[in-house]
Amino acid sequence: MTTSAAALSQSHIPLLIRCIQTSSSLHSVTAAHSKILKAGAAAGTSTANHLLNCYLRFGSIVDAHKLFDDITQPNVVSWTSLMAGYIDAGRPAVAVDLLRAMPINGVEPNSFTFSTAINACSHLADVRRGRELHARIESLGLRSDVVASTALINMYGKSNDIEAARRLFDGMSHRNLYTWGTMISIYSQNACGNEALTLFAQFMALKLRRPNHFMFSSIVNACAGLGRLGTGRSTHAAVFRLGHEENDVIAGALIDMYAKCGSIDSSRIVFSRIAAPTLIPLTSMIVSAAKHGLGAYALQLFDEMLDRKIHPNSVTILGVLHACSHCGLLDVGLHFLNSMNDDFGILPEAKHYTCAVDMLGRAGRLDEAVDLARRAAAEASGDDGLMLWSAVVAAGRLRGRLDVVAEAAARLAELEPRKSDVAGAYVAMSNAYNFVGRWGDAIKIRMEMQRRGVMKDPGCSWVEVKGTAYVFFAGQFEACPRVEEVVELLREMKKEIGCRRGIDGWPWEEEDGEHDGLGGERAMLGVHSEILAMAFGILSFPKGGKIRIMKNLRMCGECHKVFKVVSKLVGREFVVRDLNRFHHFDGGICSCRDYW
DNA sequence: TTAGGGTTAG
Repeated sequence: MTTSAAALSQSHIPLLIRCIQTSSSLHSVTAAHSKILKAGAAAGTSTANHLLNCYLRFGSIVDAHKLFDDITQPNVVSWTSLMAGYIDAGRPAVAVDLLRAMPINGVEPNSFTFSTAINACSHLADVRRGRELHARIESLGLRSDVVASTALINMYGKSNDIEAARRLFDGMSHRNLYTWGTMISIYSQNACGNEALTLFAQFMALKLRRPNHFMFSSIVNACAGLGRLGTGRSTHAAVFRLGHEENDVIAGALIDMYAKCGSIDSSRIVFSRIAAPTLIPLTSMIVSAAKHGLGAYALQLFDEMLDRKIHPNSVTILGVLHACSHCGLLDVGLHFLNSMNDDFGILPEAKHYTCAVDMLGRAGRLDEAVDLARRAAAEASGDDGLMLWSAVVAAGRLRGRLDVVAEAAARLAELEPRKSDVAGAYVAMSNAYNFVGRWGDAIKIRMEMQRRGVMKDPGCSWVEVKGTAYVFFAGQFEACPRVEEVVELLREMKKEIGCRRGIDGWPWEEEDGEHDGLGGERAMLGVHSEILAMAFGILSFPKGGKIRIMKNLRMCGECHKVFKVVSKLVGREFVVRDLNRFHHFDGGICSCRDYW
């Protein structure tokens, strides 16, 4: 900064402001502030607002509030900026208080203020107050205001009311880039990937403006959720063309997308192109490596991260635990759990305990697993509790411990999961009761599900061919693409693999979910969805290429066996993503080494 | 001058 205090006059201020807006340190903001004060020029509200926002850009809410107090006549921008600053500082309740204080101080809120206040409500998960603000916006005639409406869309989206968000979106006469981006991100974050892709396509067709990095991040995320590798790759190409690849968040999202689509090699390529990876791409790479069973690589990355003095967050630690879990590094994992607070100042949360419970359970140390779950239970309400006790159910079932499963079922019954996970809790409970022989209780649960209209997601698998996703459901042959060829191929293969390899038939299920294993003609009708997808994949992909299959549930042990045998029989490589992790089948073996 | 984005166990 070259402007001297002595020479500073009103005419220099815009230049000074421009200077500090591009500066990279809080110190230069403070220096500019004191120069302006010395020159006696800080009286202007507009100048003060610029400074205020510079302080906020560096996260200094204390300096910002001090400056705000010194402004003789703070205007609506001053108030709104301060509100936004408090939200960023993790204190959204203060933002709501400021909104109330504005009229008392003679300043009326505008649409940006409402937008910020609504954002505060989203952070506070205070839908009631959000609705009140919605009503106020309507009564003030701001209904068609794009800024206020976009904030409302975001609030409804964050509270999982996607329909309300979409109704507002559809009712708007004018939409800007924020509006489109917000609606697309709501779809993407609520596991509505197809809707996100459709809306993005509509936006592109309008040819109004180029998509920004926010939109790309949502779209990459949608591809990850759907396991759409082809669409993910073409989105990556667009990201590259428009120069967004360097963005940390986008890089992290791309690493995650490739991993979730079964191409960990592509994740590693994206990661290797980053000169000095920061927390976000590093965490994404660690989590992705763990998901693919590359435990040693995940731990190596973590060490490199610490060497570079990059501080991990709770997700990074979870990735590390997950890596230990899938590689059987039980003691290393437990060490991380016990020392994460001392070493990194991160308190273990329910998700960390759940991972450790799962790890202990699979290693056969069931009593320790249950003990840990009991200790963690206080912090695991709602969905967290569902995860925790479902892990205990799985561990108990694996070891045939009825007492453990019964306790977990009772704990599940006490939970109040969010609406979206009610089905999961019911299914976990009903499975647990079935396992311990309390069929009456299991039936009661199923009846309660029916009475409340809770639907269990049907098991399905899908395969992407040339940008189109082909979906397969167990027992729904009428919906199966290339059905005749698929059936014919399965028949032929069944003859080949036969009982010699320990496979009685294709894994299948009847309405009540019981396995038969006879593999007769009737069984073909209920064959598991990944088996149909496997046959379709063999028919649709050229020899030599990997066949990637996505599944919305966990793979059963029988299907796992089938994939191993078939990979050797037909000489093809299969990558199957189930709810839990990836399985790479090649030459008769699986990357998980049958430990998952 | 004021608005949003990524990674999370089953």
